[in-house]
Amino acid sequence: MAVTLADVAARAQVSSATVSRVLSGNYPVSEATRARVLRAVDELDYVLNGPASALAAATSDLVGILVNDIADPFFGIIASAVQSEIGGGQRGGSGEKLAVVCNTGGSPERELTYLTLLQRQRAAAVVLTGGAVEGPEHAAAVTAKLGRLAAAGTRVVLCGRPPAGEEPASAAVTLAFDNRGGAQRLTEHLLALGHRRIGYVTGPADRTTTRHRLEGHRAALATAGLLAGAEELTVHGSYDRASGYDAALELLRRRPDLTAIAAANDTIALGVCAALRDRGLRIPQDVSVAGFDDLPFSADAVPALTTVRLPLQAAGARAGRLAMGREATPPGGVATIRSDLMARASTAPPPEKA
Amino acid sequence: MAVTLADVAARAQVSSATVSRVLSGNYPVSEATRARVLRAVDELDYVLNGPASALAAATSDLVGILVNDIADPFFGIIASAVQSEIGGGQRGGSGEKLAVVCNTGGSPERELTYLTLLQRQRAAAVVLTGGAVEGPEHAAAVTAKLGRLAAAGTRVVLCGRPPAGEEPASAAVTLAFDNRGGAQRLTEHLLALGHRRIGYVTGPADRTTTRHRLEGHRAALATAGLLAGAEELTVHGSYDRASGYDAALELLRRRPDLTAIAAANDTIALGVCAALRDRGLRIPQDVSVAGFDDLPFSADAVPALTTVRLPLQAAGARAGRLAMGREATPPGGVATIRSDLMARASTAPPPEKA
DNA sequence: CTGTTAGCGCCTTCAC
DNA sequence: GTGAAGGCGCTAACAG
Repeated sequence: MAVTLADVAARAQVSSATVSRVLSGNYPVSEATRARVLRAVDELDYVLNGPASALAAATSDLVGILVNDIADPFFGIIASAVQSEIGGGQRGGSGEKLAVVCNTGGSPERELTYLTLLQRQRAAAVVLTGGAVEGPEHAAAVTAKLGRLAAAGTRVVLCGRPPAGEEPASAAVTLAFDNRGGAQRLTEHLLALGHRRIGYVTGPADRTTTRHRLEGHRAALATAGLLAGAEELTVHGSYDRASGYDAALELLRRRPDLTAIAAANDTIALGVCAALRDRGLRIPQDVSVAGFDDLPFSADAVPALTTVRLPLQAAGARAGRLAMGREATPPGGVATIRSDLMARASTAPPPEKA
Repeated sequence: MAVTLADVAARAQVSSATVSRVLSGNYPVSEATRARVLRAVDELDYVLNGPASALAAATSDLVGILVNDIADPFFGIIASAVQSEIGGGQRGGSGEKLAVVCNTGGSPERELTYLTLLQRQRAAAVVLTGGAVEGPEHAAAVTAKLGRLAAAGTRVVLCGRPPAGEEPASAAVTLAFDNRGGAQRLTEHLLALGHRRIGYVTGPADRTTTRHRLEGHRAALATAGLLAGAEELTVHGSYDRASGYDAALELLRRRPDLTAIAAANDTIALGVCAALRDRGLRIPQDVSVAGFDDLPFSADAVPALTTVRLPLQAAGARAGRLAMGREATPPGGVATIRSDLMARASTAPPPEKA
């Protein structure tokens, strides 16, 4: 039904081996026959059969990018950067890779399923982005799966999640985000402004990102001798706006005298802001608010959101290059991406009366 | 090197055909041998070879979702919905499809490249989301490519773009968005409030979405007899925040007396708001602002953004079902998705002095 | 219900 | 520089 290599060979009056050589380009072929073959390809509108090619060559041009939530710009920005380095459109010739993003929805099972599907396809590389779920058995399953992928020749890159497995030489190259340090600096900023009762709104407790950011926050509190009562001032939810909204109301109920709320990401922070506004509280005069990630909309919020900037675009691009083998592995296989405090208008000293 | 079907067969003491049948599940196998095979699979940690399977069966489990900008929530939301219907994680058994999103960056060449790559892989289905680029030769190329994909058995679904090709019976199932009608109702809303000088900020001129929304806007103006000067009040840019910011300043330069600005999407509208604020203009007291799409952040903006709601989630889900053949094709192969005006706080009557 | 037998379309030694 | 031939791992008829 579809036109095959043999059809092209017949039309160009050469053997199918020659056609294959012309197309893959990594073998000497006379200019004359090359032209003839190319013309036949064009006339017949031939398209390489990927599966057959992958079967024979034992490799494929598929690269998988796993994200927790494709509708969240945090992941969209990273995925976009990864993909721009991988290709799927820049050249017409070789090195053509199909970069493809898979949405796990934050579910461990789906993550594993996608990994298996990618393994089935003999993917050339896999990039896992964002925090991991910390269930002990699941973590082990993922580590094992990644090990098998690596063993089968698939390049594995982690971007924004901590190194997998305990071994010093993990199978995966890792770009870790400095979540702990960033969160700590953010809370220090709040403390320096004079805040003493700081609410904290975060995501699911079983995610590495959640844990690390919370640890940074607590570390800053500990240094200031404010660890007592921290538990009461912490609310877990999911990483979305609605969750931030509800959590802010809950915090206000628990501690009506709080003067600041730090959120584990910008999207939550937006929900917090909305809740405060609905309660008639002014930002930052009555309550200061801070986020994390510095997504594009954060600078545009009213007031502009104080947050911690993560170079998502740059990190994604680097992950892409790593996945393509176009950049050297960092020493020890792990590089940590720095985060920067962006102090803006949503944070200020607490009200005088406090 | 990797463990194959034959290995499993040997261990389970059956033929490889039996193993294949157990795994695909669409053939009667005795419970006893099935269990034996499954155990062998497990013990050997066997993973199906996708390319080999696809080659033999002449189909693959890959479904491609093409988006113009993966970092834009508009596409993220649609892609997420499509993917949730396709799977890649719900069941463990059959019907397992690898839904995969490809970021074209709005480039016609990359779109074509991805289509070819997907064709190579013998994709089960392809979903194209968002507006198309209107270059005549490119449109023809895409239509031709889609025709070939469909001919090869790939299901083609368009979501948020107009039907491809002129033929009544196109190869693709289409879910078109009511961009024209929505834009028209939005501008009518502005006119009803009393605005007479309405700026319009939109995206690249060669996109179908841009054209249809602009046409709707102009249609409303025409009915009100305000078409003269519409050209001067229109600025083209790209579909992002920065573009909206710049365009708003440009409009203010051209017509300092305008009383409203409509944007071709919410992201642009946000940029417009930022520019107006920076110029010391109040929204909506001095200038009304409206967007399009009703993305999640629009309701949270300050003031809440008047916009046109498109049921992105529902449309994406439907596209996913269509791609899986789990929903009947609409009559004529085309369904139009309604849009709804969401009048919120960012629009109000123009200032008295006007 | 299960085994046997052909390929699917391409890549890749190996000869020429 | 080019052709011939075998096999990658799996599925899909056929038999039995």
